[in-house]
Amino acid sequence: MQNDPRFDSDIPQPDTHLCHQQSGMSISRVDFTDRSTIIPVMNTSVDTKQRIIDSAQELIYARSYTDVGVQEICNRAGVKKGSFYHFFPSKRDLTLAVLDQLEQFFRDSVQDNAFSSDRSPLERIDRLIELIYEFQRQTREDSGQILGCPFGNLAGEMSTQDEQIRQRVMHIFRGIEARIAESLEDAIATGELADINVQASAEAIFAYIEGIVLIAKARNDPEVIRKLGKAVRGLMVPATMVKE
Amino acid sequence: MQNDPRFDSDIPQPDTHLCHQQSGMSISRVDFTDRSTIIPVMNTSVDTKQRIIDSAQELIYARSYTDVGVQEICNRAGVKKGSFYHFFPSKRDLTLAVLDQLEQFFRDSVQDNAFSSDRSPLERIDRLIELIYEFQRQTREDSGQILGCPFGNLAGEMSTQDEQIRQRVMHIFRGIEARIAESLEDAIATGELADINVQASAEAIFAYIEGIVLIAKARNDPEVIRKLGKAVRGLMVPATMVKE
DNA sequence: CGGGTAGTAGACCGGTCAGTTAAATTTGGG
DNA sequence: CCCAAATTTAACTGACCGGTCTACTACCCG
Repeated sequence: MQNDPRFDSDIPQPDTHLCHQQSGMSISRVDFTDRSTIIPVMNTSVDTKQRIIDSAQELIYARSYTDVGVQEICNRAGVKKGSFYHFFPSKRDLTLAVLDQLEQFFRDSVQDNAFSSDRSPLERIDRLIELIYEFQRQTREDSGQILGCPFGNLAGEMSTQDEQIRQRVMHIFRGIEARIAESLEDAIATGELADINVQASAEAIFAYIEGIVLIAKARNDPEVIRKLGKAVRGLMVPATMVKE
Repeated sequence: MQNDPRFDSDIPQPDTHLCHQQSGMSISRVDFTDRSTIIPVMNTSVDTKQRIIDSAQELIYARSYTDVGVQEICNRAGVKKGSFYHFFPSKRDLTLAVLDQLEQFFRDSVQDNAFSSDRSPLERIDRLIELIYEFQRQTREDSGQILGCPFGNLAGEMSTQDEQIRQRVMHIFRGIEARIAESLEDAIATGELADINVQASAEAIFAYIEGIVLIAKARNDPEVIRKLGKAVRGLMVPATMVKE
């Protein structure tokens, strides 16, 4: 273990241990002028493929798909480029793997928390926005910047560039909309909500969330999410044009 | 004119004439596999600086800031790189000029149309969404793809990357919100709308628009804007917590 | 012990990146 | 017509791009 060649390579060793599942989204404070030292290299104890995914996830989320190179992902993961292309046929395929992991992370950390049944159906949507706010506030505190929605970022950058990535993101969007729709169904069932167009309302609510997160990123201010999030209940789409 | 060296260079000549002010946003049909021939080179009759701005605007809007290189912008404009750096100190400064032009374009073609006083204040907001829908539908028809909001795209990609660009986009956002806020004020004045929190409502409406345009881009379907746009009137934020 | 295989290393491919430099050319005013 | 300023040209820098290739190591199974 001591003579592991990785330990005396020229790659700086990690000063933080980032578990890919929980804290894999955190990065260090950003310095616009020197991006090479923004994010420390990772711990090398996790298996190589996972380290590559984690490295890519953090770098691409903090910057963008196009701005981050394969070489930089490898450096951060403490892996040589040959190994990278042993595990992934292309940068795009790596990104699809990153999207899988991010979707899982979002389900485990955000959705399962927000949509737990210890809240009334409509409170779950408020809770979803609160959790997103808290997440963005935390990354802003850690890195000095709001990084926005990792799916929305890729949708905006890559939808015109890579059809597979676009479809993967679209599919993730559908899944989130479906969870919101479930809550709306429940709200109608419990009488918390009048009869509405569930599908259209869920899509509108999700679009609004993506919008406020993007505005928050543009202003670099997480409070936008909290403030504008309060208006989300207005987005219920009536089932008919008849007003009661 | 015949012996203009540009006419026997290896740069393919334009087959369309793109005026920078009106039709400068249109591009040809996209082919994911061969991006070098997506967009034809421009007419060389306009002055160089303007051609560079137009070329950059179209390329960056269709793809992304990072993905488009200075060389490609120059090729499309029929200009050598040295000329580029005669007019612009950097790629970023060119992008700021592009943002200026896009803001002007949006004001002239969208805002001034939507917010004209021949409609009731609230209808102006519906009209704004209609115009955005129509614009996105048109680019989808022309290029095969929804390109989304040029400001939102740059906000998502560049907010963490370039502070000047982030602030420029944020300022443009503020301007649009202000126009929406004006309409809401008018709506209250004419009695079309009950008393609401104008500023918060304007911000919520704008965030929602950005959100639905982003979702439309992710689905590559302009109809999303039309469909979800109908729910925008629900986003008025009550002035107080008191319900009447 | 032999041999197959998963994983790793590092050089290498053609091409592009943003930006620089210096010289040549065009332009417009006196 | 001449000169100077504005503009354009083309070669160039050093770094980096995504991806390929071959050789080598480490480990597992028989």
